[in-house]
Amino acid sequence: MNTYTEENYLKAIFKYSNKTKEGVSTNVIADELDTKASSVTDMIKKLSDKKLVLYKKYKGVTLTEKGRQIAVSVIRKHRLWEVFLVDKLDFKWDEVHDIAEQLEHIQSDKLVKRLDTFLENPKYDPHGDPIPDEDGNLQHHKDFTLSDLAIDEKGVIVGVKEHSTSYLKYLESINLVLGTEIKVKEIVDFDHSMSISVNDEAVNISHQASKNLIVKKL
Amino acid sequence: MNTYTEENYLKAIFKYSNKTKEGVSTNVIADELDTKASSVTDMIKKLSDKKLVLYKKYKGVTLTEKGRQIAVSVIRKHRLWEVFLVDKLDFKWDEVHDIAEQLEHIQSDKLVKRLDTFLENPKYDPHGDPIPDEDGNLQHHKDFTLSDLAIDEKGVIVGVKEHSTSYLKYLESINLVLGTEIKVKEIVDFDHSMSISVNDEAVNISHQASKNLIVKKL
DNA sequence: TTTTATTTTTAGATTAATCTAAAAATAGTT
DNA sequence: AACTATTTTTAGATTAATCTAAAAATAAAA
Repeated sequence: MNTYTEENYLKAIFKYSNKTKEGVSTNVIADELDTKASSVTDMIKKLSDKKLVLYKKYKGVTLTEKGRQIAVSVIRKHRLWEVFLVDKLDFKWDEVHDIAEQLEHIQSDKLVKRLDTFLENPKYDPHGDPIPDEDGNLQHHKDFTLSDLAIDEKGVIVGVKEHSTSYLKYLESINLVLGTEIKVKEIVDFDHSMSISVNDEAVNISHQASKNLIVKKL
Repeated sequence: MNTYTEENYLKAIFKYSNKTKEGVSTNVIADELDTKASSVTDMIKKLSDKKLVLYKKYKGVTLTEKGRQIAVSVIRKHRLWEVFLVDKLDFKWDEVHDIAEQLEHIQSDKLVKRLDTFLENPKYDPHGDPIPDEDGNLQHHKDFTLSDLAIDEKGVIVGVKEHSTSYLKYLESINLVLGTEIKVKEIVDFDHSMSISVNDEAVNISHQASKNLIVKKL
């Protein structure tokens, strides 16, 4: 069995493994987990001893298949619990992250299976992130961000790339929730901010905000 | 905030506080938590520094009001999660303890409130143990055990005093579940074993088993 | 009331996860 | 290629929770 902490390291490594082909650097992990590089080096050695990561000094780490399985199973649990919190307990999408961070470490395969069934096998969490299946298969969001769209293009909101409370609350305040259809009206060359129509209303949105909104083109 | 471990110590102390008027002894706690007496002494000092327990060397510990509040809130969470597991996820009553031991440490007042509502404010867990209310009030089982009944007395099963899987599985195998009505047919003087009728069928039950079954007289 | 047994505490180590400060390796820049 | 800056690792400490073994206190028995 692995500790809470080990699982968090594996999750962090997984997160950045998808972004780089090379090993994930010590500093990136330290940053993600809000800890110091020296602590990361220590933990990486431990995970390496356990054959959960491949590690070469100064070259960063990659997950082994075993390590990846654990990381994905933790992510699966996190996202299933988020669905539970929103669908069953009426939490808002900006309130669930911290609680799911705790629940994701509960150890019981049977619990996960039952929860999945109870929730009717959801494929996405409340932020549009895909839920890995039982075998650890995680299909990737290969959609666009709002900032990729050109004038007059239409899309549906299917996810977010940034999960902070303030961002999620902001989106909700301008009615940009999952499933919302939008159309690009105008793009300002200077700062790439956009004017889009949401439910027939014009809304302005910064580049910072539009590049974190995942959309499916219509 | 308190650690997982601290909460378990408080729970253990609470459990035995109700049984003795005096302080709970080091050894009793060590036994309950499957640890060594010296570890208990260390932890008790820590809890004492935090004003969660009152401690006098060689005299055992008692909970302060603050300590009691924490212990009871952990018990509340444990029992609510057990209800969730049985009522919503179709777990059996003998399967839920270990999972609830983990879930009871999840920190979120809002979560507990929502869960309570979702479960429709249950008053008892799947083993018949009362669920403390939000303010930490815990009403006590003041009923009898099956072994207290005399010949020809009738009762309903309302709880168990022993939560081991083997005991719970055994009870279920002879149809002694919560709500079952029974009547004492015979008591063997020698070993206090009983013959009782359960759904019009005669069942033999040892003293060991009958003294752990909580019943309400009819 | 001594003596013996049991319980509890202390002292000193150990393991996991972390940190700071310094050393070593790598990367970037003239 | 040599120097500088950045990143990463090592060395040594610290904190939380635990342990073993020995000492101290309390309880039980002769």
